[in-house]
Amino acid sequence: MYSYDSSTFRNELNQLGLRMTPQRETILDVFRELPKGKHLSAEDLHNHLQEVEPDRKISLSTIYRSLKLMTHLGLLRELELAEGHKHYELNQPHPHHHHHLVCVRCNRTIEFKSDSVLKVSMKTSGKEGFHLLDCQLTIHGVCVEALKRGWPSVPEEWMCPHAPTGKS
Amino acid sequence: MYSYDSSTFRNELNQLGLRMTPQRETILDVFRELPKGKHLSAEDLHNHLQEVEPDRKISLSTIYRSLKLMTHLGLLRELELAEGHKHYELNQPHPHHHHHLVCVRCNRTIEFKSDSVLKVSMKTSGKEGFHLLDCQLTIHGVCVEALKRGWPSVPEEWMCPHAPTGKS
DNA sequence: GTGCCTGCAAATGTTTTGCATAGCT
DNA sequence: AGCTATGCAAAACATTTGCAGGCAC
Repeated sequence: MYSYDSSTFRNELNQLGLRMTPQRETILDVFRELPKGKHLSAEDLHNHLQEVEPDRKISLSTIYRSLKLMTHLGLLRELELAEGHKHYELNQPHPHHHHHLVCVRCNRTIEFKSDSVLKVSMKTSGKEGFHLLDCQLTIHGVCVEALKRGWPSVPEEWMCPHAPTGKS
Repeated sequence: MYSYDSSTFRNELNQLGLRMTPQRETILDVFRELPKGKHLSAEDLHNHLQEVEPDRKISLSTIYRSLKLMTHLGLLRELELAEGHKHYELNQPHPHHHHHLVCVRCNRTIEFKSDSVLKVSMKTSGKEGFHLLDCQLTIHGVCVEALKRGWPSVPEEWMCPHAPTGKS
């Protein structure tokens, strides 16, 4: 779990015989400027560049390729919160590292920190001889509002007052 | 996090106006008989029934529908370990509840238990008023063998001696 | 009998890949 | 120059959905 800047990224790439490109730099920039707590899907990122920085637009394939690369390098965390699409955020070092609590009915997600989870992760990966890249505790549950509306209830209507408005 | 038997499942379904069907019972059976530590994808389950119990084969759509339902009821846990396909296993109560350590290069997964993770999860969901369904700590890292072969290394070759033989 | 379920096939949405060209080092 | 990266369009995959008939309650 490191925090990268552009030149660290470049070095890491070059050591591997890979190259720094404007696209990769742009993607890193977007994530570094992302408000804390936000995370993007591949398509979110594509749309963001299309709309907000049309001069730096990147093809979807490149975005997918870059997200995978940067995740494998430990630069990004891949989150599987809502159904259907993965989200990404910077994999931040210790004090900023956080976990997620997700309502299975409305997909509302709450972030929280936990030193003990980090401790467990370091201990466990160390014991098995793993080089730690990332650890994520994801808690699934049903939130208060959904509970008030009655739970369990019909699976068709997995919606509660916190239900998301759009997709993403 | 409960452990269900067939009649508990039936009751829960009926309370919701849903029905117990041979298909749903079969799927529960398969998971209950699954060796500890194994988890199945939708396709795994489909193949398993096709090959091992041809007389109980179930369509893929029904399998997907059932897995989602059973996950939302808290009966199954949905695991996102390897890339591409979700895996499922029984969502077991406390003493059997476990987490996963995954090598990003070979997808080898190691299970481990942790009371403190469970404690954090109960505390966090309680604080936010969530009804806890499941908690999963997933640790991503690179395993010893992959490290020995040099890491980081070219992203094409995310394989190490533990690399899986088939798909699944 | 009513309304939920299933199976089939078609549809959907996301992610991957082949290939020719462009661009890092 | 040499080899990696990009963009495009097509392909591959996993998962979802519409619908007609079947079945649990």
